Amino acid sequence: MFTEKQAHIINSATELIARVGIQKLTIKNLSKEIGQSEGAIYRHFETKRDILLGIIQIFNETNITLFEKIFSDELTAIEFLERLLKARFECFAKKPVMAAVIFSEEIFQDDMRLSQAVKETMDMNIEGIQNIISRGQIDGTIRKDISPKQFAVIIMGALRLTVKRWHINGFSFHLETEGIQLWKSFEKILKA
Amino acid sequence: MFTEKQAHIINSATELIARVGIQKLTIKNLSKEIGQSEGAIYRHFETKRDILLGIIQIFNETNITLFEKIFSDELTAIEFLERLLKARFECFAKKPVMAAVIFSEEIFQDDMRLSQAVKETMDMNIEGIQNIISRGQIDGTIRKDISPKQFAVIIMGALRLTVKRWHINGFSFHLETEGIQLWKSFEKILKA
Amino acid sequence: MFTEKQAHIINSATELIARVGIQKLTIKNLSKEIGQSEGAIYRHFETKRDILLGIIQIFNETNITLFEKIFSDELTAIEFLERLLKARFECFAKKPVMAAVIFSEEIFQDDMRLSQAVKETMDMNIEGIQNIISRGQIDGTIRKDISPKQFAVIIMGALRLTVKRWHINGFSFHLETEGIQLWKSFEKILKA
Amino acid sequence: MFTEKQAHIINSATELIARVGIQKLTIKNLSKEIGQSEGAIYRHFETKRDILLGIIQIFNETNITLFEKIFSDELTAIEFLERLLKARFECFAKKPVMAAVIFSEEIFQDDMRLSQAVKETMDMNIEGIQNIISRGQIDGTIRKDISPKQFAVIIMGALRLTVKRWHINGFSFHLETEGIQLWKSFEKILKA
DNA sequence: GATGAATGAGCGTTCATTCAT
DNA sequence: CATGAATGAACGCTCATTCAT
Repeated sequence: MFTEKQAHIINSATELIARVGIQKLTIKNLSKEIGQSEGAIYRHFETKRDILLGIIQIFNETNITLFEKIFSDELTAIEFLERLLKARFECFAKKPVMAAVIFSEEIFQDDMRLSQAVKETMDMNIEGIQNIISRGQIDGTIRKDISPKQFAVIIMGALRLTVKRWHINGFSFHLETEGIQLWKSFEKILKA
Repeated sequence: MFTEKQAHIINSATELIARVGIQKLTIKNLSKEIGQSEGAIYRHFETKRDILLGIIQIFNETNITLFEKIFSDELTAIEFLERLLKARFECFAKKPVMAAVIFSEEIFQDDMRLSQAVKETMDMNIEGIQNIISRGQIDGTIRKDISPKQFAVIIMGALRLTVKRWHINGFSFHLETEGIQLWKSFEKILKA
Repeated sequence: MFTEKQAHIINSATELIARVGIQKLTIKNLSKEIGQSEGAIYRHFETKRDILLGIIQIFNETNITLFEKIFSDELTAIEFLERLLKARFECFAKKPVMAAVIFSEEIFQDDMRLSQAVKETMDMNIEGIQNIISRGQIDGTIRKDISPKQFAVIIMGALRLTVKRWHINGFSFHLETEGIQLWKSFEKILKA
Repeated sequence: MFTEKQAHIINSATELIARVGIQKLTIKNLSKEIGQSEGAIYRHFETKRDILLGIIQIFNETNITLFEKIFSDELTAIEFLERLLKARFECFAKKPVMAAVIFSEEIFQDDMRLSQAVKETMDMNIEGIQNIISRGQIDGTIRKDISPKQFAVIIMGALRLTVKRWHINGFSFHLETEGIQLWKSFEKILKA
């Protein structure tokens, strides 16, 4: 999908966002980060927007990969959800970069293509959780009085808010511990 | 707190953010919006940052007012939470402007004072919900196996994500209906 | 010549220049300094330029007054020059403000009226010294092989440079001591 | 030290100062002068201050070069001083630009780095003259009853004031002639 | 492929001045 | 007399993008 160089640029951009905020992600700063001229970047991406699009896309792919790596038919829905949540928290804990990036999405709001991409990522995530919930409701491990969609929004919402608070608080608490506790709560909430 | 003119500028800025995104909230655009020269704005605010700070502050005050208006000792915790959530959704539904603003917060990340203000708003909101939950757990109307803090994060997270999705989807679904359904789910989840 | 209020404004402006440099002598800052509105200043001066002109003029008058106060027919030229130089140094030492002002003159270069005023001040000063020298040459106390004009330029130049160096060095040496030494040199140079 | 383009910009800035005064040395005017966009300037200098610093630096270097070019062990102190003074006057006469620039120094007072640079230039000049005087006093060609430092301040002061008056009077007298006369006076004053 | 120079539009801000009240 | 609001022009600077080399 992306050439090696493109991937490198996207990575550098991601790190730049994490370090100095998306406001300071300029072509000039980016070119400094990758140690090449500004013009050089335009060899690999037509516009700055395409780089941002790349960030979202790679973030997306990481998510999907994560999903697939964890997925297994032998797991109950609850077990799967547990793994998924923990993996997500672990992922953010390891790459705090991503916390910064995911919450920079609002910048994209004045660009249709970018905001569409963000929307799709979010929809995909919710849908993923939704499907697992459905499975759990069918096999009787998850309570049935609340719709999969509702559960999905609630879980995603809590996940996002926790990561956001972690980010806003300067990564000052231990995200994975918080994640485990959050999951314990959900376990109690979800079980049939 | 704010002079009439200052309030007017803050309002115009808010509407501008809602209409064209925070990226295009420039002094020039703002001055066009209020039909005056750019310099005129600087008679009322020292810097653009102070205008943004004003937006957050007014948003904050609106929230607090809402909270106080709803509050009543005669309500059970569950009833109070229901009113609070519905009022919040209603508030966003009436002023979609606010949905745009609240999710523009990330822009503020490279400014300590602004990001601090955003953090405080969020903390305050969570704490408010937390207290109600506590009360409900004490009087036995809310289950006790999940901590107030956890509940608060879960509820706030779902609220935020719902509003955000509404915003991202171009206000294409009926927010208040969605809010009512969300509340029904929480009612089931919360009750002892 | 000036109303009380005008004099007050000119004084405040002078102090402002001394404290923060002529670059920061703005109507806004000046109005803060005198504790009145910006508009109020324009009651007393038509333009900012007129205030600057006022500064030069008052500086001028101070100089003339100084000259007259010292002047006496009973003094020899040498004695008079000694007093004059010492008085000048003492004046600057007491009001370092003036050192800042006199060397801000260059700012005025793009304004004919202002630069003309500065020029006249300087000419007047030189002429004053020139006349004393003449007297000294006539009564035989001052050597005659160097013209009064030359002497005047040399004395004024040394005076100015000494004050300037004092200013540039942050008033870090004792101006009056330096002045006394300078005079001792001139005494030797001048004497017939 | 400076690229060709940087030197060109500095030169243009210098000429602009000479022509319209330092107050009107704006990036816009400068860009017009060099026939390029404002942004283009920022490829070569990070800030306007750096351009000003460049002007001082080049002025400095010119001075040093002049000094070295003139310097010769075979000259007596008096001869050397004569050449130095005449060369300085000649230099200003040829490039009246410089007269404008050197007396624009006061503008720099609110910028530490700039005012420091100006101070160093001045100190260097005075020290240079001081050393020559010392030499002359040792070999007995210059009178010993006045310290080298005093002589240096007196000579520099007269030089500066003469150039300044020339500048203030709109270059209306012949600087080099005036310089020669000034030197004749100093010759008489200095000789042992 | 990569570079360095250039551009035009835009940004936040400041300033001297004006004027209705 | 004084104020507070307003203005228009200017300022230093940044940015995404282009293009000859």
